[in-house]
Amino acid sequence: MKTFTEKVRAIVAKIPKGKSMTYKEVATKAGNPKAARAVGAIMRSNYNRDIPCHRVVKSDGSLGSYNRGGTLRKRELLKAEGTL
DNA sequence: TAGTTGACCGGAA
DNA sequence: ATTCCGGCCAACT
Repeated sequence: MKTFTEKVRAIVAKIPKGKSMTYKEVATKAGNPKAARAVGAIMRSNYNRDIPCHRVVKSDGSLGSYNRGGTLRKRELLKAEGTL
């Protein structure tokens, strides 16, 4: 049983190409359905190349936010991968 | 140890 | 449909 952060990182890293998960989904699979906020905070502090955080979106259907460009950058990344 | 912050969610006005 | 408010969790100071 690892920490919440490790679980979240592993789950996000397991997101297949062309697919997207919501922060809530990741939080739920990580063990805390209500930790969607924490997931975002973790991504913000732990965004690596092994962790496609841009594939993680909000439950409302919006993309959410992202580093270096925010939502706009995220949208471009998703479109470039085929997740869109 | 306690307080503040934030890439969120859901319900209400 | 949009805007406001409260709540939950982990990380940072």
